[in-house]
Amino acid sequence: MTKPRTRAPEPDAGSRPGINDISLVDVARMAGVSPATVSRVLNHPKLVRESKRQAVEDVLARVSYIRNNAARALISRKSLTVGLIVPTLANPLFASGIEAIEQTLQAAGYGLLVACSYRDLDREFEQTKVMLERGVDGMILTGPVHKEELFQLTHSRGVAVSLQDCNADILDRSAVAMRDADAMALAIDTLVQRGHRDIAILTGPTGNTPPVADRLRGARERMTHHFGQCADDDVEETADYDAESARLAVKRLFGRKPSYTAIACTGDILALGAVMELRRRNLSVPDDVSIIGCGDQVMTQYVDPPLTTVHLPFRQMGERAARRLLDQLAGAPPSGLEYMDFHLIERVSVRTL
Amino acid sequence: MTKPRTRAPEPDAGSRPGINDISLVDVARMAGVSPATVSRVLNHPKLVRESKRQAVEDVLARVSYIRNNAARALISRKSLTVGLIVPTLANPLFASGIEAIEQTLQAAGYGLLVACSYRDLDREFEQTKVMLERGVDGMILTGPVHKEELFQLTHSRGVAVSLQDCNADILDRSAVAMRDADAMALAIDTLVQRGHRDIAILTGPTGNTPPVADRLRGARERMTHHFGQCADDDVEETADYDAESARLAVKRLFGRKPSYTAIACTGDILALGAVMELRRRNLSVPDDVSIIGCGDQVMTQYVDPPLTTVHLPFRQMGERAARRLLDQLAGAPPSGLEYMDFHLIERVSVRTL
DNA sequence: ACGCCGTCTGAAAGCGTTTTCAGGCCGTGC
DNA sequence: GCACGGCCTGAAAACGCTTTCAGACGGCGT
Repeated sequence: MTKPRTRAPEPDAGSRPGINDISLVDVARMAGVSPATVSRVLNHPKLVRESKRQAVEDVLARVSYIRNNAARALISRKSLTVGLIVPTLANPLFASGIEAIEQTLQAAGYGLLVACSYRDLDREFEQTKVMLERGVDGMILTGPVHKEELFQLTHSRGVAVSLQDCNADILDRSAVAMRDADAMALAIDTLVQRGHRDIAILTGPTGNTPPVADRLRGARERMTHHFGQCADDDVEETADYDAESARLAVKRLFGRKPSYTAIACTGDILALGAVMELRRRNLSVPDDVSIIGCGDQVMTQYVDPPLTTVHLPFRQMGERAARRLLDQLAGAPPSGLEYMDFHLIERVSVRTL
Repeated sequence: MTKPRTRAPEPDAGSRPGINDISLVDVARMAGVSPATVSRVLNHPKLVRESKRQAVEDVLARVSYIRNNAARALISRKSLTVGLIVPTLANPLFASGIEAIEQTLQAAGYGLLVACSYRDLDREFEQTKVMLERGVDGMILTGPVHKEELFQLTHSRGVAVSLQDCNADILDRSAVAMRDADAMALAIDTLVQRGHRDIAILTGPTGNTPPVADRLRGARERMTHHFGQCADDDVEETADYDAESARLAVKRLFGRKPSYTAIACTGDILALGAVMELRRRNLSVPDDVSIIGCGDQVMTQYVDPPLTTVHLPFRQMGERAARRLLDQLAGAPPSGLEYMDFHLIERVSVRTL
């Protein structure tokens, strides 16, 4: 009767689900202090005298108090939560980046809300709205292109945004990006340097995946640089981003011109498909045809032959994107565009002519 | 002056970050109704007369109102958020399950908070506490073993729990599981049925990954079933869960006994490592040695030779775990243990003797 | 004409925190 | 002995929403 609370009028309260949660006010009463003091113990311990602090902390531990973050968020206007939207979770390359993001954010005390856009900008926009409803303090978005309304919204709400895998020409935003074009240029350079002249380019669908389009562009430019041109016939685009589509594309390629000595692929999975088709034609990799990939999926080191490829540091990209978001949340201004390094991983699928 | 609000006393409010958010009472004032009515339009539209509803909705759209879910959660005691803890995000097999979870939950209006436990139970417990602070309505936990305190906590707070990849003997909880032991038994059966008698078992580290331990157990039991025993010499455990460790393990295996005609692996990556070592020994797969995997990583269909393996439906498992959590959130009681189906994927790495 | 009921609406009471504000207490310097 | 300042504490307001409660209104049956 000293406790005119609304809930838990039932006799056996405490053993019932959802009833046992005790609030900061309860803790205060048990410890014989005011709610304000409990709050201070929780948030600014040095403000309260040792003796009281001890008493409060004892109660806190005894009842295993769990703070209600909704109330905290309501008044402090901080949810300690950030939202992440990715095209897909299933791509292992991205997955390692997501893991890095989670790790970085968690270490800083932030929770991570994730959603998949499946490369649909409208969907991404809706998901962003929902995340804003949920009160995220910041957002990490993936890819170079997003709805403009999205940025208006986040800006007007004062929500920090960090872009990853985004090499768009942005000045007042924060972004980290792969150097996709340069990475593929390195792939081409590698082949040329090893004496290859008849080089085919195998690319995934470029339509809705800008990074892949960038890789293709980088490859073409480099071909032009070396040979004065890059014939359309030497480029083949797969129907889907999987090995079987890649195999079919290689079939078309070699149907037109059987004398290629090397294939540069804009993705490692495509490289696997290329190897399949070549094997079917009794062509050896790398003895007859060399293959170079891009991305460095872990598994490609375990295939036969182990794939020579250009390593793209997705984990690091995620870590950087998260770190930069944290900086903004700490008050720093958006920090512009940062590129990730890349490098060649020499395994055995490329041979010197 | 008609608006004695605490914030935004500055002249240029509206163009400033974090200032432009308008609340439900603002909307109410603009629409000339009470806050209660706006709330009703948002949550129970049929309760309000058409004309007013229209007016309110107009304002809502015009100012692109975004609800503050912290306030809503505070009073309604529902956050429309669920927490997911997985051992790791980097495992592609899990990733597809996570994607399914996200998809299912999002379709039902729930947000997804994720964390990685890295197979550390204490860490998982701490992460759970943080998620409870954040007010999750339910949790999806991965794996068969968790701290008991965790369940006390969720139970006392009335938070629904759905377990995935969990075949522990639980009665009053909800869980979905792979039939890991049976899947590996199928692998052994397949080999035996194809005429193999000299079979080695290659397993990943069983210490902190119960599913792998189950697979091993299933394999051993089946070997005993067929041959009266399963010699310890025929079983080799890898140091890590990767292809290189697997290669080394196969080296040990064939060092002891070069006459194996088949290797059953508790994971697809291990199978890849096995192929590597065999190739190094100039042994052909499957002509000299057959290999069967377990798990069905997408990529294993693109390697040489395409891997025969037992398909484990991780995507479906995630979808089921999410669905069952939703059921509980809708009021249904925990629904016990549900097993996923599995089946053989015949590709080419197993040959009939 | 009266009362009753059903439909719609607004006032107000919270939800569990954080933070401001003012005051109490004590020691210090005069 | 008194004023002053520093340290600690509690009362109370506020955050933005939902929901209960009661009242207003109009239509209906008697």
